[in-house]
Amino acid sequence: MFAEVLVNIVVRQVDKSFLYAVPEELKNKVQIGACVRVPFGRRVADGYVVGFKSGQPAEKVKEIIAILDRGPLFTPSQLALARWMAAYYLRPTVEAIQAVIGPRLKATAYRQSKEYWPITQNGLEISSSLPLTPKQTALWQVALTNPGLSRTRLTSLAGVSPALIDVLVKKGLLSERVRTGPASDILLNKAPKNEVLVLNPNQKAASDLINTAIQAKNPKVFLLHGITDSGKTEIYLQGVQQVISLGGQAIILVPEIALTPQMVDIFFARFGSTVAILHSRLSAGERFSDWNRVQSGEARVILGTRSAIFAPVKDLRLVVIDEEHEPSYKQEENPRYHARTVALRLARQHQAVVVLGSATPSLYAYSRALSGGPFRLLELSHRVDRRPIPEIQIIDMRQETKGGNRHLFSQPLQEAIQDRLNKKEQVILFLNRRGYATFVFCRNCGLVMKCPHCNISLCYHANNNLICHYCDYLLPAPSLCPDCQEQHLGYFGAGTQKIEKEITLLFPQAKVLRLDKDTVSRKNAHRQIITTFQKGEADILIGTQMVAKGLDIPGVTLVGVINADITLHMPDFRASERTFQLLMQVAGRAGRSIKGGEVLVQTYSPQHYAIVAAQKQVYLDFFRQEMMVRRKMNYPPFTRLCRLVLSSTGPDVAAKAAGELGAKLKKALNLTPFQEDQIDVLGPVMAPLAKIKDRYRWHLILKAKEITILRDAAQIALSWYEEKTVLKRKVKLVIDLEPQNMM
DNA sequence: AGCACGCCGACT
DNA sequence: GTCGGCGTGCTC
Repeated sequence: MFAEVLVNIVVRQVDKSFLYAVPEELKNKVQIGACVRVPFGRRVADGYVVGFKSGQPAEKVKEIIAILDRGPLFTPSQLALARWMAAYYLRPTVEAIQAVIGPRLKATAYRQSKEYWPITQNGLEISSSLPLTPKQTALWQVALTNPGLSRTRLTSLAGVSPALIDVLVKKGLLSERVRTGPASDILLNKAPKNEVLVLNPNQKAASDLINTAIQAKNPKVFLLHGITDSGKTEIYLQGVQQVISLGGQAIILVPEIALTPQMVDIFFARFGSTVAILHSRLSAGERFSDWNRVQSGEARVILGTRSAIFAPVKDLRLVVIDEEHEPSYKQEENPRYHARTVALRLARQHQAVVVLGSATPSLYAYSRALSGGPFRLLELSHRVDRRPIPEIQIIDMRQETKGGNRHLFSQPLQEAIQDRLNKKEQVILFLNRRGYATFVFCRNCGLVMKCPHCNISLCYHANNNLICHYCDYLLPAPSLCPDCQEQHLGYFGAGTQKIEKEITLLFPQAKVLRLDKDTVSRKNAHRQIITTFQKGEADILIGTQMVAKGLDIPGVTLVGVINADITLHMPDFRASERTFQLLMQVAGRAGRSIKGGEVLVQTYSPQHYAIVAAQKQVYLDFFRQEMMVRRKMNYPPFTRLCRLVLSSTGPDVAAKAAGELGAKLKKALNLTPFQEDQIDVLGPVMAPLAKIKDRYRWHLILKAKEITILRDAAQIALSWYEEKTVLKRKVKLVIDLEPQNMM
């Protein structure tokens, strides 16, 4: 008996399975997905068992030394997914396996305590049928709304004796489980009422199509396009309900667990102990316990972030990707996978249905959902409660400049803030503060300098040149605006905490909170800030993207966008798409109050279609115009991209390597039977973020109609790099297939 | 990735 | 004459 082993060394040279003899005493212990220790060359390596062979091997074979973890750490179906992912993203197989199995776990490392889960059937309470004493009922109610509590917490919260817990366990109402890590704070939320909502006809039609496909194991992909509050979640829930009744499992992906606590609460309330939460901030113990519950089939509903797509499901029937357009679904480390791409593949493997949900779908998804495309479009066109959508007002900052206001805040915004402060209503101020990419614009007419070939903003460099970060187009910085001939050219590098400072100066009486990467570094800080604001203990919340997502605060009647231009003029071909999505999302934050909400957007580009479409809140308007631009410039979804980033500590080393690689690619691609219109090589050029952590960065961008052509070209780059053994030590090459981030 | 083999320069 | 530079090649 021989085992095929993939050694746990992430390097292309050993990216193949090695054959080892299985010693007699290990024969009935080793299985696919086990982790073993093997002799490897002159040393010892760990690896994963991926298959077996019998008979006489042709060459020399060594013996497995020991089994480190019987596992299985992955199932054959997960192995197949890892293999596909490795090939797709041009990465070694073990790296893909590592991504699939997640951080390694040891159950024994954690203190064992007991936790209690209410036993429910399809999420419905069964307590009513049983006679319970008042104390027992109290305990049951607490357990039901706080699934997964420890013995001590449960007794103290319900005010009963611990013996009563055992009574309910005996009655079959509570399940006792050994916990292998600390309690999850997520579980301690007060769960909302479990109430299956009645769908309106619009929702019902969409839900029926989805549920029929789930039932029939028809592996369709649906794009559920619905504005904020149009009831997408209830459709997900009823799809999941359908999956559970069929005995299957469902994966629900959300962009970030911390930002969607309501979603977690709702799923717990509806599906109780069949829910497992998987995300990167779990402790090892929590992760271990949930992972086991998924693998055993006990957990039917897996709610999590990007990596939850790798949950060890047995019978997957549905994958939901909420906020499908969110960039956080792309992993920005190797393997640089996109959870949506992986989900589509995984679903095909399992004959499962995919539901992509968004109020502002990516152009990728929407273009594929148009007639003739592979996805099926489902539109939810109005809000469940029929409340009007908040009004968005665009403020032309050029007029403010002309009127002599050089403040960060326009006159109308200042007045609106003052008005809310007077009325004791709340305000959210939004600023996308990533102010590093300095673009040049005219304060007088709003013109932004763009590359004529790539249609992205030119970046200002210290040598007084404007440079395109896609193709290297260069233009000496003009002193007068080429359009209006005025001397009002300015550079954007927005001050970070400046907003907070200016607000406290302008409105000294207001209580101000700030929510951004710096203020949420501590665990739970995010939640604390939001809770404080929710309770009305502050008047103004200032924040970055974080305030745009999932916040549901009825006290808020005004949302101000300080500067829409920052995202709009990023040197990224998706800048318009991001801006539109962001504005729509931010606008949603103002729509939760019965008093009605108002959104003020400050911009120097009030005529830009992304701003205009966001103001009208009409997705199709934006989609049509952006598609025209993408078609003209040959950007996705009309083509696919691959980004090659070369970096080094020496300033010219990366530049030189990038030059060589560019020349190599251009030559190789002309020699092979590719047609010029099938693939295009842009660059090499300095990356927009030219230096990160002391490494100078250069990049090339490949553009092709077909992903296979793109991958072939990337393979050429990779082979070139692998051959350059000297250069390899100094220069890092990152291949980013279908990049989400072009900086 | 490691680790060894191997073939050319400056040291006890 | 050796010690050690790092180019090349292999790992069941």
